[in-house]
Amino acid sequence: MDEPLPPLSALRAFEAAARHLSFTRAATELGMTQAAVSYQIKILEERVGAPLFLRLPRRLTLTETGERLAPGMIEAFQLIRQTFSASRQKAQTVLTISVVQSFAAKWLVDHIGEFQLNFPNIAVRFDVSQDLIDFNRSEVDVAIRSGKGDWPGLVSHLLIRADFAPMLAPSLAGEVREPADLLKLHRIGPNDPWWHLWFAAAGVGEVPGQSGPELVVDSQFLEGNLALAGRGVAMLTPAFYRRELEAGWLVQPFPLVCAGSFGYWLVYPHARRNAPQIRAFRDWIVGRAPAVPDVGPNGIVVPVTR
Amino acid sequence: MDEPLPPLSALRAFEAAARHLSFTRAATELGMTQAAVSYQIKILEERVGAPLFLRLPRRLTLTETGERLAPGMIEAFQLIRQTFSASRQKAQTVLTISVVQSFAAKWLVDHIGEFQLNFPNIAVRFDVSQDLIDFNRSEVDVAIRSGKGDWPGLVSHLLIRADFAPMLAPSLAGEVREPADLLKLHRIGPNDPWWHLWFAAAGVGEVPGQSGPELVVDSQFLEGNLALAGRGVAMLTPAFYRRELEAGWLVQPFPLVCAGSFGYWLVYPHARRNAPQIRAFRDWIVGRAPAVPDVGPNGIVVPVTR
DNA sequence: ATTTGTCATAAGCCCTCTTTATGGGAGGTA
DNA sequence: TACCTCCCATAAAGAGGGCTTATGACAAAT
Repeated sequence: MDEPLPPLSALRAFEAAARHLSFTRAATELGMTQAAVSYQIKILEERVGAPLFLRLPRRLTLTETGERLAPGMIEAFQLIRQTFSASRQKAQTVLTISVVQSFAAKWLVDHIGEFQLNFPNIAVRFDVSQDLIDFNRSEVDVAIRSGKGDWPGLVSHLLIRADFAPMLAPSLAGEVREPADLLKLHRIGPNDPWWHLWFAAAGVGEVPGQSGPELVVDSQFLEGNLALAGRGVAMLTPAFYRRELEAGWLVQPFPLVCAGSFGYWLVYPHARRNAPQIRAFRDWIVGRAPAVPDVGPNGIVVPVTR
Repeated sequence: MDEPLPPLSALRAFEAAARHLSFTRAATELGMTQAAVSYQIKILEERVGAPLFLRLPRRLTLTETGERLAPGMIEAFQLIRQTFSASRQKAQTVLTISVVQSFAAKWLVDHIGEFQLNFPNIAVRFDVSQDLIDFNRSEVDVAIRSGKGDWPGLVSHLLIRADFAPMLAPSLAGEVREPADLLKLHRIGPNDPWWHLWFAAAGVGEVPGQSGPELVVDSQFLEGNLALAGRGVAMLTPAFYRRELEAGWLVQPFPLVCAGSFGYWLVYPHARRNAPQIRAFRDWIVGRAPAVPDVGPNGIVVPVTR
């Protein structure tokens, strides 16, 4: 390890020239001119302290020294080429997605199959977590996170805007005639600012506070489950609960949907924007997930400024 | 072979960094700054399409991709280092000398042993031939040739000036009292211009031509042998026949020695002037062979212009 | 004798790589 | 908590290596 390495570009030229026994052909292979190869070989010969080739009239021969050097170099470069291309191919066939629970459970599970059908040679690996991971410290390729799309150094694509409307189990929906009726029910995630915003948009002035356990972690997913279980009314994103609504497991009693000020974003490091598996996933999901979700036949979307 | 190689300097940086798991230490080993290593790794990561290291707080870890790349690269670079240093060491331990017969037989055999004692790890290989070899087309390191030292592209050191004087076997020397007596004997190499020059210096005007077989190849060596065999008188370089003269096998009847207009030179390509085995041989032989030879107690050297 | 194939050399320019300088993040420590 | 230190990232700027173009030489092939 103490010996300084010889000039590598010279070795590359030598390796090619030794295989072809021709500077001209080596140059062609390396995509450079014959003069450049000649120059590099000269450099190397000076470093080695002996000629590496015999320049015979119309052909090139390795000297003894060259003969001693060539096999090792050819092997070494072959190893480099193999290792490199193998690792690159492998790197392209695995896509690790860090994603928040709600999006994973409510959207991705229904659609990821299509991606995998379209790209059968890309293996998808999920990493479900709540925090915005640090791409420097994990082996995640892309992440799907909720927020406003203002992450420095990352490319962001809005997938679904986080609109919201109250939903509840059908067993609780009987008493609900007008928005104010919701206040009689247990509110899931009572401290969520969405309640204030939605009631304001619905014309209900007073929203009394409500005591109870606070849920902070990924509200959507857990709150949706509680609502499904009939534990109260929750403020959910319709696009995520399309299936439950259609099946009648959940009821959205009022068509009023507030436009969320944040959304779910696909993000990845700018430096890796051209990695094949990232391109494939981005192109697919951006075309697949409408940024402004279809709220259904009875949706009324009201923009809300927070 | 079709895949273009990745940037080699980036690989070199990666290889060192992968061994040390530290950009800083890798930089130290490579004799550059930490910033340069960081830059190179970044380049490589873009080429590969995936991060190679995880930048954890106070330590560095290889990613899966890096882990896949590292062993091959370390092995390849080790092979390069080994092959290179081995070939260079071997190249330095063999010295091939192309030399003319006369110098080889008459001077080198008596002295080369000393060189080999002084440099026991340099293996000497001789290539005895008459023509001035083309260093581009043979694996000769240095050559010893007769001439005037005016070879373009080559470094020349005068080893021994080709002085000359007539010599003959003692059996023939009885009749010889004055230079003109030599004309009665058979002259070996009769067309050699040295005859005219020497007789002119000796004050003998007429030198009649002489018929007989012509000898052209390396005159010194063959002519000396013929003279030793008592076949006539030859024009020889005293420095080459010191031993024969001292032993009485040859006689130099007159102290008059003409200074030759050419000599024996050590030559080698300028580009290789610093190759260790060439330096060693040059330094030794230049100090060993006096360019203007000692002509002995009874030598009178007369400069001759051709 | 001319053409062709191959390598060497000179001159010049550009781009890569390096260094310098600086900042940020997270442990370790008082 | 505050500070210090270790380590990597980044920006800017400079230098030099390495490439290209152009030309020449040499010898074999035509």
